Amino acid sequence: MNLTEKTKLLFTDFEPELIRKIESVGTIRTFVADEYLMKTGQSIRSAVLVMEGIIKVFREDEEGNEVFMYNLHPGEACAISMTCAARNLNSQIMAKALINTKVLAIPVELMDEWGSKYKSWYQFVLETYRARFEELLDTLDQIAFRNLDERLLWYLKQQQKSLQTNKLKASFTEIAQELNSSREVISRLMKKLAEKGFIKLHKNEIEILHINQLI
Amino acid sequence: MNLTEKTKLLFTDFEPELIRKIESVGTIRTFVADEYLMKTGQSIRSAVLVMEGIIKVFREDEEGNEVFMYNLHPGEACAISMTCAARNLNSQIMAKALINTKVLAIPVELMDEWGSKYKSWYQFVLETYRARFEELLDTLDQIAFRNLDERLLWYLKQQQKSLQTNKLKASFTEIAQELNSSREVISRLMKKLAEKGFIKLHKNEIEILHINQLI
DNA sequence: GGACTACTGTGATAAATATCACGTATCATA
DNA sequence: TATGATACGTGATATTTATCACAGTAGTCC
Repeated sequence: MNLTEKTKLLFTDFEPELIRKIESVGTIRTFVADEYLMKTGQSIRSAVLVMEGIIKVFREDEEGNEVFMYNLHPGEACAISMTCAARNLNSQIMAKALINTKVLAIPVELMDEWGSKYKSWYQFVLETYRARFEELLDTLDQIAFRNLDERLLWYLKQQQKSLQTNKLKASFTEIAQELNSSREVISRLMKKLAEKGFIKLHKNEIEILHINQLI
Repeated sequence: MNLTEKTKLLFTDFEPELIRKIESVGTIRTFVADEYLMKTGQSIRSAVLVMEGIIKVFREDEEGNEVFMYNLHPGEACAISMTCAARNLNSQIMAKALINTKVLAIPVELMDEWGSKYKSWYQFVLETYRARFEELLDTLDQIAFRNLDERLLWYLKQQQKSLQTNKLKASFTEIAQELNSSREVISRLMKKLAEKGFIKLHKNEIEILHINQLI
């Protein structure tokens, strides 16, 4: 399947001329699992649309602490890259491929032109911002109002949804990092969640029960 | 000063035709201090541009707990009202006038049309989203990475900047609410901050020292 | 098999924050 | 002047989370 076909499938609202344009100026960039797409402070030179895979977007502070923000999936785009790009600003976030990932990169310089020229692009940019904003609000809620056990469950469910599986491979150390907590604490909370029947712990694997009970 | 003049002053990038359009369809709405502009769940019927005053935007959970997100000032706009409005979605946030406030309300239905018709409007909407997103990231940082004493200081400095004064009137109870903490804790932290020389506590007033040391 | 590494479990303790139960000061006003 | 209402201070205690120290259990590699 070529680029045009894929784009049509994922971004169904794009008008034909925009698709042609994308075909001519967009470039596909490939990232392997765990590879960084973007780090804090880096300058952004292109808008990023996800074609395949999953991108984890998170925030990091000066001491290297992290908090998970949200995952991006095929058909979605990084809001930050769409306007920071247009103003030549630096990234305020980190982005990392969760699995092998392909993105469509559109050069910064076109953002302005496309916004006024293609209505479907304009709509897409706005919808992207709206959706990311909403997800960020959800994340904020979790951190502001929930205890760590609930946040952990929320995180697991996010991963379940993103990866489309209820068997997660992440180590406790990794999860602790994403929630800005520590391994020991996660270990104890996992035990509790397992006791309460929310999850089942296997060797190198966390099974999420109650699949339909998505948040 | 009439609406057109004010609009021109605050939104300097708006093209003349857009200003005329605003004059003909926009309505000024006035809110007194502490009045709600918007509550969670309410449907949004207009995009909101701030003309005068300050609007506090915050998040509330089911139990009535709050977290402060950011303040909006003259020349700024509520990002959420610009696209939720366009899609007839409900508000996910609370907005309250901090002092007497005037906003310019633009009917939802025009958002789409204006976006393609007026380049300056398109730019404004994008910039609004970008700016709010950035502020929200800052808030997220505070909650995720900072202890309450630092968050408190951050909050005080936000208020200082918004209200353009280093003498704040807020009660400890109010502040506790905005940070999703409790009065007693704020009381103790205030004492500590005063001991450390960051603030000075007066009767019914918190004086912020080190004015130039803005975050 | 032994050394090494990555991951997990757990007790002890500390730090940050929340909650409870008071007491006190100030101010408005009936 | 008495009565509330509102704001603030503080000790005692509980809860949540972090940190430290150490132990155990695979799996890998030589």
